[in-house]
Amino acid sequence: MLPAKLPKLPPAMAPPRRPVKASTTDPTTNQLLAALPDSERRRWLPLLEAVDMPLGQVLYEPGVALEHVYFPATAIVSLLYVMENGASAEIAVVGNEGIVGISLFMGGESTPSRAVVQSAGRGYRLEAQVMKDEFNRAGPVLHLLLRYTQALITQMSQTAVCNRHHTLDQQLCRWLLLSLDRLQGNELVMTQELIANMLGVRREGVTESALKLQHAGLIKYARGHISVLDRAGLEKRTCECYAVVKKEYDRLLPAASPSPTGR
Amino acid sequence: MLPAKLPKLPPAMAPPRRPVKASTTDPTTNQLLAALPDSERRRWLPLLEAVDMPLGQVLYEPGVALEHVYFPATAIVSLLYVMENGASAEIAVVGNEGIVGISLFMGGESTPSRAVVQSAGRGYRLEAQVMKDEFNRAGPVLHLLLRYTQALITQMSQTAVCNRHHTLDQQLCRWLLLSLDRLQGNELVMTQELIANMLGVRREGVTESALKLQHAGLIKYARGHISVLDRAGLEKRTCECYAVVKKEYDRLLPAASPSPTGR
DNA sequence: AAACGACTGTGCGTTAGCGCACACAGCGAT
DNA sequence: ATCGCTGTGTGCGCTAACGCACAGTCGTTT
Repeated sequence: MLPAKLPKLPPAMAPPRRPVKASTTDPTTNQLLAALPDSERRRWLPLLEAVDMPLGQVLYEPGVALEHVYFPATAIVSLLYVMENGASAEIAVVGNEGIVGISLFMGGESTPSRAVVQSAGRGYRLEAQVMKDEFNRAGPVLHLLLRYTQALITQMSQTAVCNRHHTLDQQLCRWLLLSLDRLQGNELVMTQELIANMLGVRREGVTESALKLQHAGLIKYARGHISVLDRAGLEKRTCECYAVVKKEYDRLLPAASPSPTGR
Repeated sequence: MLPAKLPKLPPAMAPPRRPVKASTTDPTTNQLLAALPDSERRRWLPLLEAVDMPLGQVLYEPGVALEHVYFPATAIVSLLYVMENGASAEIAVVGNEGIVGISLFMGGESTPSRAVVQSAGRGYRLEAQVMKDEFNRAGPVLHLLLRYTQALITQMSQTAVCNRHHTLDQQLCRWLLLSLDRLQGNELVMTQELIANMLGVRREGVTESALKLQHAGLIKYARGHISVLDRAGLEKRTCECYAVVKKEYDRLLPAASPSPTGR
């Protein structure tokens, strides 16, 4: 909270630069791509580039114009703001239900926040100009992307509310659930240190809260691997924020709702 | 923070229903309207309805489809989320630089949040269907509104960050500055109770912080009237969040930046 | 002139989360 | 087999903000 403080972030997040080509997974693993009308999807397929998205990779930096938009397939991306003193806070999270780089079609080309791969995986990307051209056809793509953007706005708003009113315990549950919804399986590879950076809290605080969850038998973890044992239990402990966001994603993107586990 | 708690909100905010017709002020007091190309503005003028926006008026409720979008001229509107237990938090604020009701053209028709007039004044509104039709012409109006929306997103994101990391003192300064930018003059009509609801904190906390500012000679207030005496002083005390948001509005909406006082 | 209500000030004890310091455990590399 | 690093557990004093209770103060109403 003091101005002159130690940097909290990048403990070991040195980002490998250029994404590596990859070729497994199906583009329609991304629910936005899956929700495209056939004609659009056919046009897009040759333009999409499959990429690996390793942990810690930075997809865009504050104030820097985007070169691509990303459609995560199995990866998860955090939008986070890093303060002058190095402390950080997650604004929203994007997985296979969404797209990273909305400022491109919103018209700003950049944002004050940063996008970092929070959970390694694969995804697809589209060149900036191509994305803009597709968007400006003003057809179904535009409307789909704008609906997604509204869902994202809801998530951001709820993050603000949650940061204001809810306990770390509740927020951790919310965060785990949001991540879980964007993953296949029930294990996430994630150290408590990283979670702390996302939530904008102390690592020790996460340790404490996570211990409670573990003792309650809801999760199990060891050295950066967290298994969720009792999803319903997490939902019971979290605040209303999770449900609000989930419901809004389901409402706005019926075809593209996150979570393979479904509603 | 406990589930069963007393409602914090509506102390006396019972909203007068239908807005009253009014006829002073110029539509171009609203910077978005002012930024329209001539041809669009000429088309819009007969469609715009001037309305009074009294304190506490609710422009939309969570989950309810909008009937109009509003362009504040001299009023200020808060977008806020009210929790199940009655506690609340402001997500963003909209003044003469913006528009209330983005979910209409974003495609969701409603949001989980609520819009309340925070500072009485005048504004203009457009019928929902008209707004949608104009937006779907996919011309300059669309791009202008999307750029505004991105600015709004920045404000929401920064609210989340600010709620996480900054002290009440800093947040109060930020809030005063954001409000000031959206008003003419340097006085705002606003009780500490209301400010507390917006910031999602205790009224007593606001009293304390406001006292500090008053003792420092930055503001002066009495029974719901706050005069800002030293704007620069507030800027010195606030967190980086204010500047980040301001800069982003200026960047994205050069013609429609808030604050007659300028950048 | 009195009464009331809205607004602001103040003083508790309590608590969630912070910053710091350090101990320990598991895994990989030499 | 040992070193060393990364991750996790724990203790302790500190502070911002909370919830509650109540005392003034100013305007408006009757």
